Amino acid sequence: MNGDVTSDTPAPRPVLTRARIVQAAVGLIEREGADALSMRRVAAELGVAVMSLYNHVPNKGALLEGVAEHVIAGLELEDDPSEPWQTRARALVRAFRKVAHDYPRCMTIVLTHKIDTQLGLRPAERALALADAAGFDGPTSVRIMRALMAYALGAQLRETGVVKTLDNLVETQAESWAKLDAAEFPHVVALSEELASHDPETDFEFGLDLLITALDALPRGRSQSR
Amino acid sequence: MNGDVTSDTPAPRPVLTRARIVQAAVGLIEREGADALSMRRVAAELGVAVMSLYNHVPNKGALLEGVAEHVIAGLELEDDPSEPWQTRARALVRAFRKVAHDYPRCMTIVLTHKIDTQLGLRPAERALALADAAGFDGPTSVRIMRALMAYALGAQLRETGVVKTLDNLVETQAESWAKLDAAEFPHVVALSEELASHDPETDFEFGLDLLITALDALPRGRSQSR
DNA sequence: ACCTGAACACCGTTCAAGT
DNA sequence: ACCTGAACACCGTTCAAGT
Repeated sequence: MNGDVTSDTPAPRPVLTRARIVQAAVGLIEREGADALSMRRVAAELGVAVMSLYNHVPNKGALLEGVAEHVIAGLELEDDPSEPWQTRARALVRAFRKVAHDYPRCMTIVLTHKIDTQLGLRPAERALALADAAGFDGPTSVRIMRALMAYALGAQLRETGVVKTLDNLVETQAESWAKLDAAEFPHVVALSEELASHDPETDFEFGLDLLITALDALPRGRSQSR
Repeated sequence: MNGDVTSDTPAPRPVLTRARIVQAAVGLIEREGADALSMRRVAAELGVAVMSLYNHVPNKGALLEGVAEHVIAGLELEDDPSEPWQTRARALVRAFRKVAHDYPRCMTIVLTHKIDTQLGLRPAERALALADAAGFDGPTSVRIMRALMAYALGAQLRETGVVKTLDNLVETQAESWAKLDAAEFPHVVALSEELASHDPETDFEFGLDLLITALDALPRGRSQSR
């Protein structure tokens, strides 16, 4: 009858649990990078023997999937169906940007591991719902969802620097302009200043606007009511 | 005077070189997956001691960057500036899709490693060039490039299944429909058939069309003449 | 300049033993 | 049911030695 606190021994180490293991992993990754993640490090962090982890997680791969899942669970997907579908679509895509900002160093794991919880279906459901509300037919709605997802993921990949690939090095290597022959890369050289200046928010919204605008202009298969 | 074949000893093992090492790595990855890649495996593949690799590559990270570079080098970027810019833009984005198909299992490495060769600048230069030809001003051209890149990368991420995340599991888990409560995911359930049917080419072109169409409708800062 | 084997510190995971 | 230490096979990389 004394409630659920049945003992007052000083700070009894909390029980080991999959959730706690995943959280420790996420913390470690954000602090030291994905390469620093190892079963042994996680165990140490939790003050526990390595093999104890295997009581809650079958292997390292499963732990990584747990990390991906945890990040995706952080998507803030509140929605107001009474809003115009364009607004709802923007909110959805922006949610990805937000979460990528919250867990920058986990992104490479999120992008390379599947999520087999229903959690992973929430964004899909949301996108399909608003395409439906916009009056698109089924097959078109599916394609719209995929286009939005592609942009959401790709924009993050670019911005978070997960992909340091391609144009990003233009920014980070601004000092080595001299070595770029203007003959081979005339436009890159000419626009070096714009390329180096950073306004990721505007860049992101620009691309998002393009997509929404194009969707807006698309012929609808059905009436647009609801 | 006997040309460049100076000896006829039976197949003298070819010299070890960075290029050969990278190629072996790419082959190994495509055959057995990125997880199977190790310095030791690569060395074995080349019939060489592990430490020999370190004469041509400073460490594993550098080898992975070499792999990314090799894949990006495979982008087929032939271009005809006399074509309308829309056509050129489509060709550019499609080149990414092509290369992702050629090296599916290397993609996760390409997406997570920087490329500091000028090779990585070719797509950027191309995108900026065609935006210029379309009559857009500098800052807008840069944003257009970024939007195209984001879509090119994101679409690949989705399709290649690098991201098994999100809607992809809808397809792979079609058998578990029953377990999905239609209450929480009504649209996903209703469109399960469309979601499971695979036509990645059309999906890809749909999103690409959206972007090009939107760009077409955008006001130009300059005349459109070349 | 390039190759090599031995060694070191670190992995993920199996197994057998404990409670 | 959960925890643990020892052991195994495998890593990346340093070092000292060879040519």
